[in-house]
Amino acid sequence: MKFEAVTIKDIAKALGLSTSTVSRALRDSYEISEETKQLVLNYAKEINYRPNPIALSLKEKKSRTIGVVVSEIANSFFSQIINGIESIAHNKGYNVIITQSLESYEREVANMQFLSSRSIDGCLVSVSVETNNYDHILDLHKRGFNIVSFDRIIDPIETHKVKVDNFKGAYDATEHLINSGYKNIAILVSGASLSITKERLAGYQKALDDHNIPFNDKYLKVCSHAGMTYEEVEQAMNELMTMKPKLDAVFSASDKLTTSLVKYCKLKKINIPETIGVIGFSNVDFMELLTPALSVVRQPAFEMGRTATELLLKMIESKRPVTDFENIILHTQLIVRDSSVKKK
Amino acid sequence: MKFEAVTIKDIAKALGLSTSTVSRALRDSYEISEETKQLVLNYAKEINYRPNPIALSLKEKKSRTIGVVVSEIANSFFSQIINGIESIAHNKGYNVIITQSLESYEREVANMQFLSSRSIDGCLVSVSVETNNYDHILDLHKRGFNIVSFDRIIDPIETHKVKVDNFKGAYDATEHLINSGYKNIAILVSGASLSITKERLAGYQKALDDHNIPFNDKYLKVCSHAGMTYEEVEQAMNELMTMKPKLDAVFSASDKLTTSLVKYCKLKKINIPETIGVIGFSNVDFMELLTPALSVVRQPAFEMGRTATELLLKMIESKRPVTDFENIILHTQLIVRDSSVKKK
DNA sequence: TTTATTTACGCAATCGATTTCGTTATATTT
DNA sequence: AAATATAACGAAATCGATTGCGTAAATAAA
Repeated sequence: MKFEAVTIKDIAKALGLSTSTVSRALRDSYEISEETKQLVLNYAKEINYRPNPIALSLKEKKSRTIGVVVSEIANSFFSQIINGIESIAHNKGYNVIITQSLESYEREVANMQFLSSRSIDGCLVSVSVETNNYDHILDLHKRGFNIVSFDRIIDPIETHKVKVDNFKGAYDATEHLINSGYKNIAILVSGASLSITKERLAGYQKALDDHNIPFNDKYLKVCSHAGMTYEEVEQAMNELMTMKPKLDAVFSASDKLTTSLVKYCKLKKINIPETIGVIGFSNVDFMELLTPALSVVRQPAFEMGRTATELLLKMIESKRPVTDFENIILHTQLIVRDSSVKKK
Repeated sequence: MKFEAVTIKDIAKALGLSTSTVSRALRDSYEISEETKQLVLNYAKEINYRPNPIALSLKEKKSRTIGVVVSEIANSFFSQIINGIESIAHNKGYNVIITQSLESYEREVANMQFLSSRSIDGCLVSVSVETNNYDHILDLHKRGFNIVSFDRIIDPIETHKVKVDNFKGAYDATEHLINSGYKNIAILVSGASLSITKERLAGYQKALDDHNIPFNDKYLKVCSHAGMTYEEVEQAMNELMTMKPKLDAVFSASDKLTTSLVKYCKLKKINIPETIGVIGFSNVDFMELLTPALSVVRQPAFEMGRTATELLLKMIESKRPVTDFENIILHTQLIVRDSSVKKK
């Protein structure tokens, strides 16, 4: 490619000035006379001059680029988050580099490596389901890398964190099932090392406990690949469906799992909400169009992306090292539709 | 942020060499002795030296970054495309900057502006529905900017193009409806200036024609905002439903429209496939889970992203100006499910 | 032994923009 | 009129890496 951009040198040469003067004129320095400023400004506009961001980056040691690590781009929850991230970042003149781990620890490490070698100013991270060693992130963090942990939180890291109230989201969903008359409520969760799994499981257990329903670990199925394949959920459900006493409801604790759960019920022709009641974490808008319309716990994904990005940029642009970290907890929304309410 | 990276200068100082020697040693130059090379290489590995990509970019006038302009990230079709783009780009060490126009011409222009000012090496573009003036793209292209047009093609641009066989996709869908016994088939399309709209409409018309069904333009509804709001589709459908003779099927010619169409039928309790048959372009995996399961025309989105990116990178890395442009046409897939087949 | 050639390296320019430190006029103050 | 201040600009260093050119030392050829 050739695309030769106009540089400050071109302006200087054309106007018989030095590059210093041109630079200062463009930045409205007090050292430059009004006439010269106008001269430069007009000419710059005329030839459509744009400062080279790469040269600026080199000088300022800032790339105005942030990285994002998520498990999957083509997933409603994360694409809504990315939407929120971009809305803030572009607005403030930052680029966003998005990477996906596809729930693979190895790919996540490679992505962090890739990002750190691309001189980004900071990074937003939601870990993969396989990740239970955070060294690839903590090492960078120790070396001064700006990191914000969101959604699937990195517990030991000392930085800003943004997530939803997973405990309450799960509690609400479970309690709703109980109030709808379900008693044998199974739960489908992602890998046990994820923060969201622990918190949502705890919320589920507390809700059972508060309603005097004993927790039965036979009703708990852990999908260690976070439901990346349908088969994983299929197998979990096959096992669940044979449990005795027979389960009468399922709470799926993540977007991906909910999608597969719905597919399972459809394929197996399981009657919802009669045979089993269903509710799950999901940000897929489509869930309302199913028959029966699916009850969901919805997360403010767009807002999560925005908030995490705002915190990251604040950290990046802070003069002194940030030591006071925020731990933001957004609210989930329980949307009751048909899949979790028995017909009268 | 402080994150001070190791530079070539640090290595030079530590080993008592010049930066030139270190640079050449790292690049395995024949001018450097084997011992020195080993010395440098070992030390570089020890302190985890990574070349600063920004400095390299400045020197080589390449940023190893490509831009993407799509209408909406949180849309299955485009997020699958992005997936394909990233899979190729990251593999070859390129960054990807994604922007979305949300179907606004103004935002698209701003995005192109943003990208061109970020010294990217090239750009993948699918235009917004509002776009019928391509100057913001053609101007950059004339100045040597590498651009690949995909999906919603920019007709006048002379460069690589990647799309699907929209004509055939639409033809197949329409013919399938006809073969299923539907006669009064309406079509829902996005803005008339989009290449995909023209091609899909043509396919629809040809299928009608081939089966001796006259084209009735009352059955054609153009959604000039590409279905960005549900209300737009709602209004179009409200109008369609009052037409006489009464329509008995709808073909929706884009992903977004299909989604809203499904919602409309659900809300209005329109019986599918009895009252009206439905088929539409869609890459939402979820469509099979609806009741009735939705028949769709599916596009190879991931492959489209990959192919477009491969062509762009080939163009970027080509020594001489590329003059021989490819016009790739991928195949759509007709997936017949329940929404377009009358029960017996 | 003198000259020619290699080997192995350093100096300095370069990419584009910013910024420190001078420097030259002109203006102001004694 | 001499001294000082100010306004307006330029030269050069800087960011990190690459590379053309120059050169000292070692080796080979004459």
